Amino acid sequence: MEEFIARGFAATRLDDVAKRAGVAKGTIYLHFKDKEALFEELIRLAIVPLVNRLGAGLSPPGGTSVRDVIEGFARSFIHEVTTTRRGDIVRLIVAEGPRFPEVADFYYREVVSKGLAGIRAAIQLGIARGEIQHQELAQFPQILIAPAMIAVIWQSLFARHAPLDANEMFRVHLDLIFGERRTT
Amino acid sequence: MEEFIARGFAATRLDDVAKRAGVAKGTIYLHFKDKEALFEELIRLAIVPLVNRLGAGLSPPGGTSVRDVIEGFARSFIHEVTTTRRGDIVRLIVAEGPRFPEVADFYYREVVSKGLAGIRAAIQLGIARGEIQHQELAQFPQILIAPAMIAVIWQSLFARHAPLDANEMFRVHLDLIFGERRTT
Amino acid sequence: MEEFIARGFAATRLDDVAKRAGVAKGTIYLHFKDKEALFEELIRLAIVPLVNRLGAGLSPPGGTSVRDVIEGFARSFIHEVTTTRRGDIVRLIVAEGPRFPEVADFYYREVVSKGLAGIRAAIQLGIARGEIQHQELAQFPQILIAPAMIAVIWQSLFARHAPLDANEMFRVHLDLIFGERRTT
Amino acid sequence: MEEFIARGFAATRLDDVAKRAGVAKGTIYLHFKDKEALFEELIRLAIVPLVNRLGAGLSPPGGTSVRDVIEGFARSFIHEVTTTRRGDIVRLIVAEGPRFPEVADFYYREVVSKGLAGIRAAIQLGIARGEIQHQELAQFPQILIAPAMIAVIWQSLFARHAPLDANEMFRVHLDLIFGERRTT
DNA sequence: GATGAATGAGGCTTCATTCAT
DNA sequence: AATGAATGAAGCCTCATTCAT
Repeated sequence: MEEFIARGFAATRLDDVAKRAGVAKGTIYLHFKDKEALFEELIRLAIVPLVNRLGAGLSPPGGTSVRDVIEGFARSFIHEVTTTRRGDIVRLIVAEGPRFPEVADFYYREVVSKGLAGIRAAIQLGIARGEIQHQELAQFPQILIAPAMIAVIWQSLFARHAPLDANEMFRVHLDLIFGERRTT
Repeated sequence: MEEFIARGFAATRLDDVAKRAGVAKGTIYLHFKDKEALFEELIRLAIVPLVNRLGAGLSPPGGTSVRDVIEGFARSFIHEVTTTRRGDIVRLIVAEGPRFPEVADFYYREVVSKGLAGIRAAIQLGIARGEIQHQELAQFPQILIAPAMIAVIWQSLFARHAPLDANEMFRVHLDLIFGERRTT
Repeated sequence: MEEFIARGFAATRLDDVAKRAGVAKGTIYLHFKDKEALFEELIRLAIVPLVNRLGAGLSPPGGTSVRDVIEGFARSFIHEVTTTRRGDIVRLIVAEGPRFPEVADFYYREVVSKGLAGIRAAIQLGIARGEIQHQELAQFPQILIAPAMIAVIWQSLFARHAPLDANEMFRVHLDLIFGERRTT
Repeated sequence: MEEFIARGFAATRLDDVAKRAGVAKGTIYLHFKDKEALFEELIRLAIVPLVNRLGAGLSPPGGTSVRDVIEGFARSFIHEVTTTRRGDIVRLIVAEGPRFPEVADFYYREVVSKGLAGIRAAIQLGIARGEIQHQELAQFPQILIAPAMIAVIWQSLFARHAPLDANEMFRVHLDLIFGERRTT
């Protein structure tokens, strides 16, 4: 995965993948049909934690405010993105998706659609509870996570030019949606 | 450019580029040192219209409201993205940026930093005029264009699973920022 | 053997051989030094029945006419060739002989020279008994079995374009040598 | 061709072919799609002289006896086989035919069927002229060329064990068919 | 003795780059 | 200046062979 992230599909050499994995080149072919299959399987595998986190993170336990749920979710998402390679995987999917429709499909099915559904549910709850004023937001849950996505991309492309405090940006974004947070 | 967009840097063949350009393969080397130079030059060239549009689009003429300026800018941005390949160029930069720091740098310098500066100025104007309530937004102009970026990526990856009305999404986003638009 | 016949030496995979033999790949190496040794041993083994048949088939028992002996021999040869893979082994030897001199040598020693000696003896007996007029035939016993060989090759190469009645062809050939057969 | 003859299709290395041809490996791919295409084209090319010879050799000019025509044909056939690699090509086709149906088909169409038709016509002429007694021979023209084919195969497999005088063998065979040649 | 996962040398094929025309 | 045939390095993939279990 590290190799694919660093170089993209086409530029990654199986030689390097094997070396990094500590096996011989031929061994790869005992487990994967070819380079494409390897790539797709790796992506699938890498996505699983994202899926799990979505499942766990978005069912708000009883007394919590919707904002807290979303903020907690985003905070852990951003934390992972900045400390692990998870964010690069997202970028990799953006990069290779058009050439690997199966990967894009899988990602859409397992992550995007589920994630958006969860966020939409949270938004609707927020509206019902009066936490969110803006009713139309439920139609475009993408808006809610857009800054997080931007942060991911920013991280891998521009971080060295201009560091971005993703958490702070997300907080400001949530303020827009939930209204200024009254100082605790 | 079409070839690079469709296949990415590594998977693009100069044979195909030459054919598409209607010249012989050798001719490319009369104008570019190698494949990398060709790629970087093409990206540079492709970015110019974006730069120009930024310059033109973001200096609000006299009496217009800030929201109208931004909405007009986003609308034309989205229009281009959905009708031309311009959006794919952005995706291409996201994809190849890490392997082409020069491209990422150039894009940051020419497009991102200028664009963000322009948007920040617009935001500050909006705040000054009382159109925008949320003062902290000026610190993170990325929030304002985030949905447009998401739309670009969505377009190339998921459009066939779930079409996205980018204009409508952006309008909802602006409603968040400027407050519900009173019907004219 | 089936695998070698179907694909030739170089294109045959030991994986497939092992699978077909119902053993693991490693097991082959408990019995044969390497792929070449396996091939040579198999050919040797496959040739044995041919050798035996030659021994049995060509010592004419008392009262039979030479023509009947040869015709019987050819008939059973052709029968085997058309119903079993025996004929393909001959073709395989023709194919791989130049690269496996030991195989060619072995085949010459065990089959060809013995077979020709037997046929020559039969021819000489036929001449002595007055069944065969043409004395020089004894110098070229190859002539006698030539059509049978042709039939073998024809079978594997051209059967689907033009089926060949090998028995009938061989009968006509014998008529040439022994004279028109008086109807029994 | 030399390489394919010496090693067969699978065992031939394009490296060696290129070296022998005095070009770089890549150059082969400017002219042939892949190794198979190269092989098939080469075979096609190699067969052309055989086809031509058939066309020229088998239309008996006016006053010649059928036997002389056939003997002349066979003699030049045998001459070529023993002095050039032409015979090995036939053996190569026998060897690789089953794995290259197109090659076998082509060979059948261009050489075998035409050749047999020509020989059958010659046989029928011989019968009409009273040179050939045995009428059924016309049904199996293969019988006539069988010894020549055997000679070809013998040459590449067994020549070093037991040289074979192909011309003399063929003469004896013709004596069988046309009757003992009266000494001129 | 048998297994079959692992190895890595070797072959086919691609394609960026060169250069004689 | 333009061409495109030729090059050969490099990468994917196969498969004979080994060896720990």
